Amino acid sequence: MNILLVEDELNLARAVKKILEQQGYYVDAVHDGLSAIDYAKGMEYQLIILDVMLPKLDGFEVLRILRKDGLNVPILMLTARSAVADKVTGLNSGADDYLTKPFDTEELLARVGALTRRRGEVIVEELKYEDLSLSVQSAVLSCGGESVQLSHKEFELLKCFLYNPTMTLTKETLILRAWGADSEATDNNVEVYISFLRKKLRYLRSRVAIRNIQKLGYRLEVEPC
Amino acid sequence: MNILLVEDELNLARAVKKILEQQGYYVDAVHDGLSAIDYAKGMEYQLIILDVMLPKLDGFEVLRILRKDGLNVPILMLTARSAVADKVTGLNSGADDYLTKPFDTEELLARVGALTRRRGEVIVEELKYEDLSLSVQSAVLSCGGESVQLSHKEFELLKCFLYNPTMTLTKETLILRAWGADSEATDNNVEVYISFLRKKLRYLRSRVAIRNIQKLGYRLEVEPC
DNA sequence: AAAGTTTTTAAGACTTTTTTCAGCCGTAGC
DNA sequence: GCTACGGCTGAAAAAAGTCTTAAAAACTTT
Repeated sequence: MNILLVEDELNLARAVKKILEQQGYYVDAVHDGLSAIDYAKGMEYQLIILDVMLPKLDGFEVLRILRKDGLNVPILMLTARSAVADKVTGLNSGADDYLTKPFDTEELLARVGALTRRRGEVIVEELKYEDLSLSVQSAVLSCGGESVQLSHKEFELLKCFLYNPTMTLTKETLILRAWGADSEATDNNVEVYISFLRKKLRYLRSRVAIRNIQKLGYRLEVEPC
Repeated sequence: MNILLVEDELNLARAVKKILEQQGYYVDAVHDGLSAIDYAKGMEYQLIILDVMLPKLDGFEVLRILRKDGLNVPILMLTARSAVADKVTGLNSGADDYLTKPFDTEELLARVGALTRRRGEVIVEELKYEDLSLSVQSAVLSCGGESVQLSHKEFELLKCFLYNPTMTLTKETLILRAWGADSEATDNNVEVYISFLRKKLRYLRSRVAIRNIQKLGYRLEVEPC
């Protein structure tokens, strides 16, 4: 179970790292926002613990960038300020929980436990939107009684949409997320896969469709009944 | 939030512009020092991103002239050279920050964020004016309960108005902004698109209208209730 | 190594956006 | 009231962007 800890106060970072490691977690600790993003994108974490006050790029920025990129790792925000405003900002930007400093060991462990258990190996996570449900584990997409198996690329692509169901995603963004930064995939690759996905959505008779807005990108759209 | 991007490498300029626009900034890109000065003086920007190596007038010159003129917009200098000497020259002439090429997206956004936030404004995802609201993300224009999808050009054009809702914009300016500097668009192109936009505003029953002032240009106007 | 699957490439059909054009309308100046 | 110029708008033509399909290439599995 991997945790990314982003905290610039070195003493606190060291202490938290130690506590978590004692519980059997594998912990990477970084101390600024930019590194946080590098790490978060470079490897799979099951939880990110994110301080708000950070050099280079603050916690909210990091959060926003990661979510915008389609990463849905649980994120636990940490802050010295106990202001409610911060809490709201954090949760709105897609944080999963919020812990104010100072906190004690038990409390931290409780929160970490709650967030990591949530995606425990046994529980199947389902990404849902309208009548669709995508099993993150098996890449099976269901709607009503029917279901189909998605291929890996179809799965990656559809996840981008299901993570931010109201966003319009450019082909560029989709290439980045589904093919990776240094791929040579072209717009046509995206088009082909969108076509594959549409065929499956049609087969499932879902009310959700993928709509194209020329030059801008794709977005989910729900057909009226 | 308006940004002026001064960069002569067209590919880089295009890429950066796109990145910033995706974040919801409004970006004008110019490719030489003289135009940079024209633009900087002609409209309000909250940030200028300035390449050092430029045709006609180099970045330092531009910087010096603008500062001498009393412009105190934050300026982010960009350069291929990583020489410390440049950095010192830049900061001494009044640059606010300094980024060496090549840089990655995150780093650029972090710096831009830092410099634009400094003046307390938050990035707008929705451009609002009177009863209108335009989503910068999806190019959807709404008013009351209704909304319509704008095409790319309609979107570019309407943004010009919503960014400076009190200005009268000449056709020339609009061509520059929506079609780009080296396009062959005629006045009639603008007229046609204004007509498209008006049709959509009418459909939305907005109180905002686009008014023409002969020989001068177009301006937003709010109908009395 | 064969069979099956997934991914990439490519080409033509199709759709939407953009441009062009022509005729009409309205205001300003006579 | 007439003329001239700038502006408006609908429709057709052109261009750009997207969709779909089929076949080739790259992997996987057996």
